[in-house]
Amino acid sequence: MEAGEDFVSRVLAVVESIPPGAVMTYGDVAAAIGSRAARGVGQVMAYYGSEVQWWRVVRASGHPASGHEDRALERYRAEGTPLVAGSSVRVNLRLARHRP
DNA sequence: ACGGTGACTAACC
DNA sequence: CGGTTAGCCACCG
Repeated sequence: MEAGEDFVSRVLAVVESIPPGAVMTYGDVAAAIGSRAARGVGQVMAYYGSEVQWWRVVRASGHPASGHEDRALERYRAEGTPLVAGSSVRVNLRLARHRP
């Protein structure tokens, strides 16, 4: 890990490394950069999310970012991300979870 | 340094 | 499955 890179840069780098059809939870992204700040990742995504593939970062429950479920669903259908059948949009983490 | 906030999580009821 | 509680940590004023 490069010292000197700030939290924001690391988070964005990890998110951009997630391949199509796969996802990572906020906690996973934090862990990938040697941190446990899931909420910190959320803060970064809320501000810089529009610059990256924000729909590939979901909650530990599989639900996409709050307030963006509708747009996330379009992306999942386009990428073929495995979802869980049900009334609400939920990614099947068992199949789609990306582990570097 | 300090306190409020949140695109979080796990544990419990 | 839904709601509550507590713990967590980076961001911002």
